[in-house]
Amino acid sequence: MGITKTDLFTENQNEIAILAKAIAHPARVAIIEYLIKVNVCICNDIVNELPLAQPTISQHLKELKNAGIIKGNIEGNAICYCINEPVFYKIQGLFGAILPIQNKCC
Amino acid sequence: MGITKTDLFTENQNEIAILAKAIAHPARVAIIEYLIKVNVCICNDIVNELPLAQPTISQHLKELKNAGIIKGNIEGNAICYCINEPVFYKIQGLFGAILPIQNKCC
DNA sequence: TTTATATATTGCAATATTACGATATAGTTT
DNA sequence: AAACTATATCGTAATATTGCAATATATAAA
Repeated sequence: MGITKTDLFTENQNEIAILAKAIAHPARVAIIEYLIKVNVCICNDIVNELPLAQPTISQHLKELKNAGIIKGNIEGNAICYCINEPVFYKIQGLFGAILPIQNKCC
Repeated sequence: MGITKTDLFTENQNEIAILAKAIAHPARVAIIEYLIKVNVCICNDIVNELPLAQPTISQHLKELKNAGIIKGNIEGNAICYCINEPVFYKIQGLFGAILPIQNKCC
């Protein structure tokens, strides 16, 4: 199989999973961290920053963009990327919202 | 390939990625939410709660345990599962720590 | 308009993930 | 001990992910 049965879970559970999956690769974590550091940059800056080939970076950027975590605007012949703040705050909200635990199990 | 080049990234970046990957499946999100709700339960409760086969649940539990998000203690012939609080708080810390954004890009 | 720069897409190989039936293991009850 | 309950592991099929070379596309500069 290898196919996730998304229809068996709630929309919220799937949303959390999709956002988490977008972050579930060190290169994408690095991209996010870099974007936060420099605020705005073009794709080529990221290619120069990370030790991965340009098509690989492009692919990771696409996944981050699909998840809504970053956005990119055309600027001349380059593309200006930045964090998509609302979604980013949503992520922090999602993981924060799970919070109240009170288990005295093991 | 299909293999993540973890050696090219920092330990912190890899750690965030590993924790995010553990959450990157709706079934595992559902398990976490359930464990938070009931505090403590045995594996079979989760099998009854979720619409997936027992070996599939067992596999997801293993991944959550490997990531350190949950822990399980033998209790008779059953296994008592619960959230591993320190790691759980760490997750919230990690995603919270990325926070300060100030981009006026697009 | 040729050349250079920036990014995306395609195609492919290697590996990982998801899901589950069948089966193994181990404690519990009868 | 035999039967039952709870969980893990094995094996396998289907699909997804990762990474990159080659190539396409599109704007900019010369």
